[in-house]
Amino acid sequence: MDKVPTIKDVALLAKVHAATASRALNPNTRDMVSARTANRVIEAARTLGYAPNSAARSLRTRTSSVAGVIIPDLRNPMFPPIVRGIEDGLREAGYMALLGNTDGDSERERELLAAMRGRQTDGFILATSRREDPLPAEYGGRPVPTVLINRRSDADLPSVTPDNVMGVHATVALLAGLGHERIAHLAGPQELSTGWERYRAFLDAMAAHNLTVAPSRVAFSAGFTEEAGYRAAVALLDADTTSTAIVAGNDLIALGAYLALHQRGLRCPEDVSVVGFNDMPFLDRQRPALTSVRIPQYEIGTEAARLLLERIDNPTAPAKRVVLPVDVIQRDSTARPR
Amino acid sequence: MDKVPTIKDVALLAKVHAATASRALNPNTRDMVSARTANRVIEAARTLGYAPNSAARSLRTRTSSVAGVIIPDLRNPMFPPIVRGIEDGLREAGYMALLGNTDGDSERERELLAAMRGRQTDGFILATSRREDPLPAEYGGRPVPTVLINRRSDADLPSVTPDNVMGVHATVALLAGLGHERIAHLAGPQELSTGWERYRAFLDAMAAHNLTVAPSRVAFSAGFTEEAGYRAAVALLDADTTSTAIVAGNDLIALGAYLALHQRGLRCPEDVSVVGFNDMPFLDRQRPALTSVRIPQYEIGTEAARLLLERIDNPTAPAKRVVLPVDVIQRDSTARPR
DNA sequence: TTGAAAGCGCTAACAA
DNA sequence: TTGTTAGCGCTTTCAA
Repeated sequence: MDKVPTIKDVALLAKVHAATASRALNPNTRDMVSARTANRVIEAARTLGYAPNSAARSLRTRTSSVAGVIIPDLRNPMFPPIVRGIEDGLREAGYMALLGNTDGDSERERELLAAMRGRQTDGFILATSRREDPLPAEYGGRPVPTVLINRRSDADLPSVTPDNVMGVHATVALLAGLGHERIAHLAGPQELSTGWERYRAFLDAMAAHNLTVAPSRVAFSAGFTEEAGYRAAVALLDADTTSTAIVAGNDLIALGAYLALHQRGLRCPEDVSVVGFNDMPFLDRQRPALTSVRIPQYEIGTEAARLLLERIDNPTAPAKRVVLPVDVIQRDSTARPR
Repeated sequence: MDKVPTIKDVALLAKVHAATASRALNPNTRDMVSARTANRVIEAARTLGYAPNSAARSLRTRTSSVAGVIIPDLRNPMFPPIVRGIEDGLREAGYMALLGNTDGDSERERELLAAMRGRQTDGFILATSRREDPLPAEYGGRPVPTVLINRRSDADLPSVTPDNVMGVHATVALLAGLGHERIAHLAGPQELSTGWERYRAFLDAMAAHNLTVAPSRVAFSAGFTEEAGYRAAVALLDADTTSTAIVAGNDLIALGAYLALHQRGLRCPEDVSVVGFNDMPFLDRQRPALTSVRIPQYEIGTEAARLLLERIDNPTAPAKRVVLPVDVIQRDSTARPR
């Protein structure tokens, strides 16, 4: 046999019509076929090493068992565990993931969505949405099953996010408990839900502790990167030299703050405590080991896969918004103020 | 228009036959069509927002412009930059990547290969091959274009690897130059080409420096993980307490060695120098910052994509073995012996 | 329960 | 240069 076997070959060997073979091979239609012929067909398929041609199946059924996963950049340590979780979650349902990176470029995102849709992708998991995105969630008049992760948009779409509000409240509570009163915030980009939610939560948490937030104690980072975080931290330290603690929008921003503090001759945690968010890998090896909010990255992935499969199954069900619990991991970057 | 447009719709609008529209839309056949009609077709496609149905195209052409990428685990910090490089390299040719993780399980790998082939994958990039793998590189009697990365197998397949030999030679030269003579090796798994090549290179480099390798100064790690590296390092320190330097099979093994040294009350680099391999992210933040061999991870990805595309284009061309240059990055984990 | 027939959308061989 | 025709492999009516 030097040719890939088709369903016709299987049918021939099992002495049935191709249509019957199809019914026997497909679990959903198997009970339209007598058990005896079903077994004969399955046996024939096995001996031939038959594997269905998914292009033909896709063409016919307009489904592909492939999901598109679009993220900003796989090299951001946030994403590998999430993507791994997605892959594992999809696998159980026989789905596979097509991966694409946008580098935050929405033009690129549009291209990727188009290219993936052309490949009959059954649905999308997007980690790239902006807060006010016009949702790209339909195609040819039909909604395309879509789940947002990490970030949310205004659109009424299912999402899986870490509990940003609780996370920030917990960090502020930790710092306040240590005796800090002049707490600064290095906020992430406000057009992203993560940056925005954490900033709002910071204001709220400070108020809850009866602490005031001087405008000079908030700086906005242009991105969730160490580089942008460094620049924001420099701006913060230029505007205000009295803060004893910094709540950073994420870990990379916090690491940028480490740099800026070091340059000013300020020590962490002796002079300034710093807290990150996400608890990305190897934070425990930083100097000092960074206190951060651990988010269940792998579970974000598996949960997103689950939601997407649900959505594919029933595209009009109400959009669930799953919020996963977080923990503060206390390390060496937080201490009492002097 | 509440229906996805097909090539017939485009043809209708451009007042040509579907076959002509197909020829006009496909760059390879465009010159079979007059420039005027080609433009008319392209214009029509744009106004309709036409995107070709790739299932239909795949069914017809038996190609998919999709490559399968199979790695052990995306959460290993080695892989994100490589996968990103693959993605970028494939994209230029209009290809996309289906991603799969095996956790080193070859049964799982077999399943993944089968599932991806069923999806008409045009080729594979594998980071999972064992040294003596029976190559899974044909299907239905035809060879499936395959490129190995990072690791190689005995099979005659194209591969992209870092220069393990030069890398190890450079680390041994560095240590010898610092005055070390009793240099130990924490070797990676010998069934993987990376572990094996680095071990052979270590023996060779030691000989080149007229240094002897006592058997008690080599321990084999069961895996390229921090955990396995720790266990191997414990075994090493049990067998030999006179080494002044350790060449580790990769960075994670080196980090495992950090742990073991610390437990024994040995300081790095004062008591024992340590060198890693791969220069994974954030090594500069370890305590002490780890000296390592930097490998061009992103380029491994882009180069693998290039090789795969070449191979798809011409499956019978001789298998190139690309070896990419490496650098030793000297940090704080290496010093003169006392 | 099974078979016959049609067709998903595209492209390649052949004809004009 | 363009149109006609056929068929890739599968699933799904419809009929028997």
